[in-house]
Amino acid sequence: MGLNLKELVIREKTTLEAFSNKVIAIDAYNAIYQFLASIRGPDGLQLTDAEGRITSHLSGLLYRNVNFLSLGIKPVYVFDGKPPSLKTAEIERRKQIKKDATVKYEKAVAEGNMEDARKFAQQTTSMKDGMVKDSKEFLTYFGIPYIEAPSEGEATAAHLTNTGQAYASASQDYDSILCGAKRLVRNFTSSGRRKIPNRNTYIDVLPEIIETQKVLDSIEMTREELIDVGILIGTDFNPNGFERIGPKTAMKLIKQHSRLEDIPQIQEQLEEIDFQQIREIFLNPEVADVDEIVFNDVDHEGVMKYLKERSFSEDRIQSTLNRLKKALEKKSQNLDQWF
DNA sequence: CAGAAGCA
DNA sequence: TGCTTCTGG
Repeated sequence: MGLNLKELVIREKTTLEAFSNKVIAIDAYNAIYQFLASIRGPDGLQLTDAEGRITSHLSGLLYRNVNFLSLGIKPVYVFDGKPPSLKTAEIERRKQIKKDATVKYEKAVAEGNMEDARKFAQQTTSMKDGMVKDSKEFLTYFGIPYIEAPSEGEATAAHLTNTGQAYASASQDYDSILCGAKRLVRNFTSSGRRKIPNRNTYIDVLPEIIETQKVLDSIEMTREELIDVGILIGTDFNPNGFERIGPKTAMKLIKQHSRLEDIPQIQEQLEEIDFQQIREIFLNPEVADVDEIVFNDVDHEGVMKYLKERSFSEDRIQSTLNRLKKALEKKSQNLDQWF
C-alpha cells in the first residue's frame, strides 16, 4: 500500500482554510476507501440503508464536501481507471490480506472481542463498483466535478497540478510525488483529534503539504533518482522492494550510483522485475487531459432526495445543508464588501 | 470520519 | 465551554 517515503520528505503543517478558492484534485479511491474503512459502528460493520447497501462512503462524502465547499475549496475527484498490469501482484496481495482479516474478524466476533473485531473488519474493506457509481452520482448533486482517469487516479491528479488546473493533489499515498505532482496534500480533512486504535490517546491531525521541488532540492536528487529510490524500497508494482533495503539504504545507494542499473550488489534481484516499465508508469503515466473543470451550484433538493433514499435522516441532512448555505451566504457577503 | 450528545 | 463518548445508516 503506497510507498514509504515518509522519512525522506519535508512536510509542512497547514490548515484547510489555506486551500480556500483553490482547486484540489482528490484521489477519489483513496478518500472513499478511508470512509469505508473508518465509518463503522462499534461492531465493525459499515453503515447501510434499508436495503442493506453500504452507505459509509456517502456519509463521509457528505460531511467532508460540505466542509470543503463551506471554506470555498474546489474539490475535483479523480477516479481510477484500469490498473497497470504490473499491479496485478499487489492487487492479489491485498486480496489475500482481506481474506485473512475476514477469518480473524469472525474469530474475534465469536470470542466477543469487539475491539479486535472492529480492527479486523477495517482490514476487510473493499470497494465495490456500486460504491463508485454512488459516489459519482452523489458528487453530481453537489455540483462537484469528477474525472475518470484512464489508469491510476493519482497520475491524472498529478498531471492536473502541472497543467495548472489544480493547486495540489490530495492523497494519503506518497506515490503522488513519484507521479510528478507539484504539490501533495495529506490529511486533507477538517483538522481534529484522531483516536489511536486500542490506545487511550489522541493525536492532532493537521493537513500537511509536500512540495515536490522542495523535497528534491533537500535531498539533492532528481525525480528520476527518487523514483529509483522508490523502486528499491518497494512500490505497488514491486511490493516487496529489495531485500534488506529500506529508505536509508535506498537513498545511500542511489546517491552513490545514481541509478538501479549501476548498483552492483542488486543486479541479480533487479533482473526479476521490469524496472524500466515501473519507471515509465511514474514518469510517463497514462493520464486524462481535461478541457475545463466545471463547478456547479449545490442541488439541495437533489442531495436531500438522494440521501433520503439511502436511509439518511432528513433532520441531519437538512441541518448539514443549512450549515453549508449559511457558510456560502457569509462568503458572498464578504465578497460584496470588496466592491 | 465527523457531527451530536453527554458531561463536568 | 471545552472535552470525551456516542451515533450515524
